[in-house]
Amino acid sequence: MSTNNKTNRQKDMSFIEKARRAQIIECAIETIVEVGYAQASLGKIAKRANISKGVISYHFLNKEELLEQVVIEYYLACHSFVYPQIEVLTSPKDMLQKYIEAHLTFADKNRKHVFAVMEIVSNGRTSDGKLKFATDHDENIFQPIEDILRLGMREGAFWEFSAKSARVIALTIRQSIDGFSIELMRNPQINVKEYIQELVTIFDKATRK
Amino acid sequence: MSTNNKTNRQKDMSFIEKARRAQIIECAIETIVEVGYAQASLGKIAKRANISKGVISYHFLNKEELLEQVVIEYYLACHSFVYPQIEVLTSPKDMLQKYIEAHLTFADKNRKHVFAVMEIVSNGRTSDGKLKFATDHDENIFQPIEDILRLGMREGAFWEFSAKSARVIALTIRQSIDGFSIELMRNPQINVKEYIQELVTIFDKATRK
Amino acid sequence: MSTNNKTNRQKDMSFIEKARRAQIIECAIETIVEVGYAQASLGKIAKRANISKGVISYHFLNKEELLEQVVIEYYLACHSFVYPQIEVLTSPKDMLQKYIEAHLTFADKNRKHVFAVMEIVSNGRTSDGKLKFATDHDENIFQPIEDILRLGMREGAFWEFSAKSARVIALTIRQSIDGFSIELMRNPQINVKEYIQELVTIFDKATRK
Amino acid sequence: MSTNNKTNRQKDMSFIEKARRAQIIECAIETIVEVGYAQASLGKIAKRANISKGVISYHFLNKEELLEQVVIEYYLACHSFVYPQIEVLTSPKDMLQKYIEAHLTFADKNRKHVFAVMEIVSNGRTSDGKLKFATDHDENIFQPIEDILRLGMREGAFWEFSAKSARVIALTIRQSIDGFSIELMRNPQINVKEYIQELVTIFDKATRK
DNA sequence: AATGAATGAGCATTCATTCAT
DNA sequence: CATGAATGAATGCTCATTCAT
Repeated sequence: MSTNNKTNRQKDMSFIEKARRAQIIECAIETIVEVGYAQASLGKIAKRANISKGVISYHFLNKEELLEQVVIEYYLACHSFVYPQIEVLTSPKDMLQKYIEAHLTFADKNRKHVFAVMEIVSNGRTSDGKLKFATDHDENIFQPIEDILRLGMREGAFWEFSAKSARVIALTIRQSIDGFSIELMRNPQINVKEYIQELVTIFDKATRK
Repeated sequence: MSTNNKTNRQKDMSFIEKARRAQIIECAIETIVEVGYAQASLGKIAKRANISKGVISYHFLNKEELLEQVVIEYYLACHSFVYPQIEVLTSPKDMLQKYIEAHLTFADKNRKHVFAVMEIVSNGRTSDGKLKFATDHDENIFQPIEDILRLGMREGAFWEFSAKSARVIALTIRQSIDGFSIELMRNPQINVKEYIQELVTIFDKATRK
Repeated sequence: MSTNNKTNRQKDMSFIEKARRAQIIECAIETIVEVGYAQASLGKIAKRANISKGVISYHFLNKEELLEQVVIEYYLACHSFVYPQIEVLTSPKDMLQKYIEAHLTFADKNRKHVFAVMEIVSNGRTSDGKLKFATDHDENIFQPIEDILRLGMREGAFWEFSAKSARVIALTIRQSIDGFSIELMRNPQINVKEYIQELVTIFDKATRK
Repeated sequence: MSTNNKTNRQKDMSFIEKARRAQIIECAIETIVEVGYAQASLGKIAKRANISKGVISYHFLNKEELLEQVVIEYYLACHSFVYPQIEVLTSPKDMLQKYIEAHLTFADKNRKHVFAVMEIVSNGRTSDGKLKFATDHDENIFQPIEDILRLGMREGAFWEFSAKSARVIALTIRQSIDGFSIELMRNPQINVKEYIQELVTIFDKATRK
């Protein structure tokens, strides 16, 4: 199992190994934020970390693995932050509200990391040109919102939209969350609390009976 | 003034010149869609156009100008398509609905071009690392929606949201329009008409009294 | 047909293109002879040619193609030199003698090229580690000698060796020809005429009734 | 003297030291056979031995010494195997026959080692580009055959070839022995006994009165 | 108006070697 | 004894750009 694999692998890593990888990942994130995905070379990442390029190759199989690690770390951290807050809730309305609030809070607290992940996810392609993270995204990102929407519909908490409606609403919510991260980069002094409140209101109105 | 400059320049162009530029722009779009912004080199664009790399340099100052041209062409075409449809309307509600509908229709009819522009806008950076199209975007893209929202608020067509609310709503609408283009690439067989209807409904609910 | 392809390709090449390729191939040969296969980098080849590394990439798809071209050029030149001399003969004994003599003469006149080809053929591997030119060698190199041997056997010109004997004799002759090129590099002042005579004698004795 | 040096050095080695060196040498051989001289890096050798790269550097001065050791070990083992078999003979004819037979038998029983040595000997160069093992080869390899040939000539066992003939015959015999190893790699299911017989016959015919 | 040719910087990656622990 | 960590040079290759023709 891949999760298990991962755990074992990390267990097997020495403290120094983990620290170096963390440092490199951190510098990769900062480099991507600063110069953008296309210009973020291993050389620039190494320079930022004050290490030689070879060190990155020593700790990561290749550039791909490094960037994947940035993405994976985000998925895990984001999931760990968001889902405990949702699972304790019972009302779909509250769950949707918390979903938005938690994701925006996470994006706010991890601005660079989240922005870097979006750069990687939207630019990372396989050698045949296809977007690498497209399917993962689909399954792991949209599904949970749709689940909440469907639950709410069954319980009569939302207006009676169709399955297709649910999908579009889910997409729109996700886009507004990702869009928030972008807006945060362009406009760092945003009042986050207010933004959250606005977004919650918008989707409360959009879904309520 | 830049607009004037532009016009003069285009006037001065021969028919062949314009045709070549159009062909190159077309191929640039297709290349970006196919391999992504980071991998879209002048070499690949030239190969797709069956011309030598030098031709591109001959017709465009540099890569930057070519990509800018892709974006500018989009802005002009999109504006020409959307605004005549809005300007004939008087009700803010109708205007908002038409704004969404027209943009989605345009994105559907110009899938590749719109997707390419998004790639360029979200990746294009100046040599100091800053996003090149960030401010243009702000002024040309968000303002019109905010105008509609403000108008509707003054006329009592929408609930009484604040200026900040208006901004968030505008952002969310734009994000949902851009997100539609991305979704269209991932999932080309989407029922566009339905999608438009869903989105119109969402933002009608989100803004109505 | 590959030969035809080749011809067409070369026909399509401009004079300059052909000259550059020839120059690069020449420098590749000299570099390989001077520093050996493993140390013959594109950088060193470019430096010897007083051109930038990029020029090589411009004229050849990659290093592999360049080295293959060195080999192919040799095969064609060697074949053109050797076979006309053999085809006019009717006696298998004479043919074998001429085979040896012509190959050694060619190797003598094209010392560097032949040595370089041997370096490439004996070191060139595919990404899975297998020798790249092994099979070509088999078919194009050993077959002709075996043909002569078989013909001679049928005509009673040689002693009645078996098919397996023929193969070992063919191998041994080839090895002595390739070995001559290596010896020529180690010991450039060899008296080639004498060497040829000795080798002809050895294999005349080894095959005669 | 280097031999003495060597002996002292090996005497000083602990059991573990010797075992480690043997293991590393073994893995170096296998790596060279599998991927070729140019691609046989210390990293790959270490991976095959399940040790860290540093271990190799610890036990060997550098890559050069490791490869030299592979060659030296072969020289010693080959010599120990071949010469006792020859020294007991008195007839030059028998000695030549045994020389061929013993070398081919050794090459058969130590396929990988012998092939690796040939890769090293034909590729190993000093920093100034000259073949490292060229002279060693000359002295240790060709001399013994020439000795047998000269002896046989003095005794009237062979036809009366000149000194130069003797050298070419010696070269040809060595080339056929080395060539056998290469053929063995390309074609591992060769009938070795038969091959030996064929080669013995060839050079018996080539040298007899 | 177009092209082929060349450049030189930059890219990801591999490598032999060194060294502190 | 052995290792993990790091280095810095070198490798093959791609790229945007320039320029003579």
